[in-house]
Amino acid sequence: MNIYKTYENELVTALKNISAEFDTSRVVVEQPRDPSHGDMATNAAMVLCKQAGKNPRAFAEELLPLIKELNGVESAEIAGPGFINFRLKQRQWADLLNYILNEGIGYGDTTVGKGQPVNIEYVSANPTGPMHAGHTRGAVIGDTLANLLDKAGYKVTREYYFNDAGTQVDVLARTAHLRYREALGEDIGDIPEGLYPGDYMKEVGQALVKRDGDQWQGKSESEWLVPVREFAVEHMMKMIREDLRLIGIKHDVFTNERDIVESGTLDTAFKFLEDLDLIYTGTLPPPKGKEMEDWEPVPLTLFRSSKFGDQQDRALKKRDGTWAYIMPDIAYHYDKIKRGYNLMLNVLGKDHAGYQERLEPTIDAFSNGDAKLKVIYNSIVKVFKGGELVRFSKRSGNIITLREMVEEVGADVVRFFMMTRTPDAEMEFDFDKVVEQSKDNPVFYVQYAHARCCSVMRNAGEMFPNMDLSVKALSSADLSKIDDEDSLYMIKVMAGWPKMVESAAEAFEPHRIAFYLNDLASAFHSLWSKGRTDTTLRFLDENDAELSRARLALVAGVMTVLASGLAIMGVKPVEEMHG
RNA sequence: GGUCCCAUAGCUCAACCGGAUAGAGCAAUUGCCUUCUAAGCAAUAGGUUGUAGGUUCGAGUCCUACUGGGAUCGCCA
Repeated sequence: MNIYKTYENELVTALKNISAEFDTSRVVVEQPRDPSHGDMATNAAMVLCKQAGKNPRAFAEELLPLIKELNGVESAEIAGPGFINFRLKQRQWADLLNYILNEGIGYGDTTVGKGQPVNIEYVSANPTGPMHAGHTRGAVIGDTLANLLDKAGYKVTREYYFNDAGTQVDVLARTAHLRYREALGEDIGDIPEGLYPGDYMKEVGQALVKRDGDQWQGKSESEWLVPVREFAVEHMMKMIREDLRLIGIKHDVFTNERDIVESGTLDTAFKFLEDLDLIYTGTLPPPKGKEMEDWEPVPLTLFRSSKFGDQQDRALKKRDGTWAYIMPDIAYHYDKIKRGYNLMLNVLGKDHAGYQERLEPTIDAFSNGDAKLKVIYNSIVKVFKGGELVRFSKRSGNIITLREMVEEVGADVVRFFMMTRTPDAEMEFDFDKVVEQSKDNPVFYVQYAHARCCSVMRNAGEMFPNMDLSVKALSSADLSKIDDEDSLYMIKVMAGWPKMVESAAEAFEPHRIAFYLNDLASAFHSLWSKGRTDTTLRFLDENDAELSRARLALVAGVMTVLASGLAIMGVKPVEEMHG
C-alpha cells in the first residue's frame, strides 16, 4: 500500500466527478520536501488550471473543499504557486504503522512489474581469472537491481553469459597447461608474456594433475588444448561462482557462447536477419579519427544496422569468414527473446558504451519491436590502498580480488558501499577509509539503527518480562498514543518506502534504496537521541506499559522497514554492533 | 571528426517520469556520554547548480549553442 498513491487515486476520482473531461494524468500526490508544508501536497490545481480556464491559485481555492473531504484529512491549505498541502489525522498514521507491522518484511512489495519476466544479465566476466574489484561494482549493481525488481513484482531471472570459445580462453588453456607441467615437477621459470601470470592458475594445474595424471605431459598442443581448455573453464567458473557467493550473489542461469553456436541458435538468428534482407556483402569505410596502419577495404558480410539509426552498418563476419564478436551476442539476445523475455537488462562497464545501440536494431528485428534491451553502464571503481591508487593489471597479476575485499572489510560493506553512487559516476573504494573512518561508510550507520532497535527490544524484555514483544502482539497496541511530532515523522518516512521501491524500480536505479535507508536510519537515530535528553520521549517507560507498547510498535516498524530495505541491498540486518 | 556520458558547497555525492527556501556525509567551528549502545544526536558556516539563450504557471532536471572533463569508434572483446 502506497499511501500517497491511495490519496492520489481518491483525488483523481473526486476531480473526475467535477468534470469527466479533466486529463488527470499529471496529477500527483506526494510528500513535500519540506515537512512544514504538511503531510501531502498535490499539484492538481496547477496542472489542471489551463483546462479549467482559471489561474492556479483561484482554481486551488475551488479544489480546497474537495481535498478536505477526502478520508482522514485534517486540514488543507494553498501554498506557493498553487500547491494544495494537507495534513492527515493521527489515526491515518497509526493505521499505517499497524499495516506495516502486519505486512512485515513484505512491506513495500508492489505490483508495478505485473509479473513481467525480466532477464538481468550481470557480471558475465569471461572465465580467465578470479573476480576482482573491477567486476564487483557491476556484480553488486546487477544483483541489487534484481532484488529490487523482484520486490517490485517482476519475474526476475539472474543470468551470467560467458565466452568459452575465443582466444582469451585458449590463452587460459595454455596457462593451465604450463601450471600443469609445473605441478608435475617441471621448472617452468617465469610465466611468458601473453599468458596469465596470476598464482590462482597454480591450483588449476594441480587439479588437472589430480584428475588426469601425466597424460598431457609432453604432448602437442593440438592434443591437449581442447580437454585442458574445458577443464580450465570449468574450474574458473567454479572459482567465480564461489567468489560471487562471498557477496551473496547467485545466478539462476549460466549461458555460454559455445552452446549458442553449437545448438544452431546462431545460424537461426543469422538466417532470420537474412530473410528480412538485412544482410549483404559490402565494404566499410575506414574508421574515423583514428590512425589505422593496417586498414584496407575488404568486402565483408554486413548487417544493415544503419537502417535502424546506427551510424554505419556492422560487420558480422571477419575477412576470414569467421563470426565477428557481435554475432554471438546478437544470437544470444535472439535466444533470450525466444525464451520469453521482452525486457532484458544488462549491467556492463562503461567501456562497453554503445553496446545497447549496436544490439537494438537486431532486437527490434527479432521481436518486431516488442522487446527492449536496457544497458546499465557503470563507471570504474578506483581502489585505494595505503593512500595509493591500485591499478588493475592482469599482466602483472597485480589485482585486488573480490575475495580480498570481502576478507578485509566484509561483504556488507562491499555491497552497500558500491550502491552509494549512481552507476554512471566514478567511485573510489579506499580500504583505509572504509575501515578507519566508519562515518565514511553508510552501511554502519544503517546497521547501527537496526541494532539499536534490537537493543530497545532486549531492554523491553528485561523491563517488562511478561510483555509479548512479537510484532503481531505489538500491532495490537494502542497506537493513538503515538502523537509526538518526531514519532509521527518517523512513520511518515516509513510511509515513503513503497513509493521509493516503485520509482527506483521503474527507473532501474537501485542506488536510491541506499539513500532512502540512510534517511530512515537518520530519522531513527534522531528520535532515539531525543530520548536521551528528554526522558518523556523514551521508547520505554517503566510506569506506563501501554505507552511503551505503542512505542515499541513504532520501533518494530522501523526494524521491519530497515530489514526490508537491507534485504534488497543484500546486507544483513545485524542485531548488535561489535568492536 | 562522429556518437554517448558527466559538470551541483572546499572534497565525495543526493535531489522520486519538471515542483515550493537545491539536500546529506567528509573537512571547519560549537554543544551533548552517572541517562534505552556517542559507530550517535543537536547547532553554525559553506551555492549565480560550468557559460549563454530557449520552452512554461514553475528548470539542477527538458531543448539549442558554447566551455571543460571522461568514454567510445574497427574485421579487437
